Amino acid sequence: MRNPAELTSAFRARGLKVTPQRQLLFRLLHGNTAHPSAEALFALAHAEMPGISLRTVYQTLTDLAAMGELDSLSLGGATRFDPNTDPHHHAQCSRCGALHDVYVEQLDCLEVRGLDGFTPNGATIVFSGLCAACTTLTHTPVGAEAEGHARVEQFSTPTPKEQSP
Amino acid sequence: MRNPAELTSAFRARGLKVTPQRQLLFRLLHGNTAHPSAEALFALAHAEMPGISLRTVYQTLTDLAAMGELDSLSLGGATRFDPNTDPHHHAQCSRCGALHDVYVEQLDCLEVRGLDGFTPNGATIVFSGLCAACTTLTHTPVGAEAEGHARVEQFSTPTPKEQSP
DNA sequence: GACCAATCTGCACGAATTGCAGATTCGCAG
DNA sequence: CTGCGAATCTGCAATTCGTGCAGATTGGTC
Repeated sequence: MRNPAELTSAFRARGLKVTPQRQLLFRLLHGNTAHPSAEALFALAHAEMPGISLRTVYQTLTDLAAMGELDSLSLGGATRFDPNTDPHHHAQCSRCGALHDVYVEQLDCLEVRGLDGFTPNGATIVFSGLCAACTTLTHTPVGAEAEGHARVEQFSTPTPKEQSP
Repeated sequence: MRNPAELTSAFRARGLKVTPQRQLLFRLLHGNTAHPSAEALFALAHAEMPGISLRTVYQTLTDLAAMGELDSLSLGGATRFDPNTDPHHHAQCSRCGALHDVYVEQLDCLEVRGLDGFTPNGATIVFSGLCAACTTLTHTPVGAEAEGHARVEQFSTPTPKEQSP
């Protein structure tokens, strides 16, 4: 999403008002890579503005999402919001639930079967596994696979079996 | 998931009992490609067995999922269940919400950046767009892209922009 | 046929949102 | 700077989707 100043203009341009509550939320969201839930964001906001209402946080998040300044992610549990609106995907730690942005390339090399008639318009990829912190906590420390690229090996897709007898 | 008879054995083998309610649900789920929610399945079950409880449907779905006979999908709204446990992915109609199974191949050609330290263990892909029915309803009838393969063109991933000023 | 654990059903409870209504406040016009 | 009306804010009720519980039943083995 854009920075607080730009959002201020964008809101006014839409006839929406810019309140202290919204400015605070703009600031808390901008550059936030934690993919907070409404409750989590409320906790942050409440620390700085004790009077703010959870309802207001929900409202503002909804507004921002409607303006395309925020992506919302429904991954089970509370909806999480992502100020990063560049085309990207996510990796979620199955142990601690943390979400990380990942950038997937060569998407057009995928072969998709079974769409018959379905007109795709976008795709969302969510990797699940263990985040760096949980990996070291759970197993013996890992060292390889440092920076740069990584490939997804498993999960090739075999021919579908018949399902109804 | 396996057929009702096999599930019956599997349940008994686990010390779980096979009740009429469960048998009905086994039957309603087997070969079901509608990806029903608990409520939807309950509606089907209730039609045949008016006394069945929604609580029992939830319970049985949970059991089946725990046994790996069912995949559960959290895509916003109610959790939906998929008796197809082959490795596959989904396409969801953004208009009517219908879910379809799709088979994605060449997954290992994807390049993923930004994992730093995250150890992926699986990936879930959800295509969104319009299903065949909604496509014809919304636009002028489409004809091409009949059977076989299809490629996802859009949504290549550019270099991530910096986000914090 | 009996017995005991596993179930079933109905209901209360909990989490995550959304709907409402009255009190406030932003932002433009004078 | 003041006024006004629409947009907001806040608190609370209401909803949706599940889960926890407890008492009445029932499956499956001896």
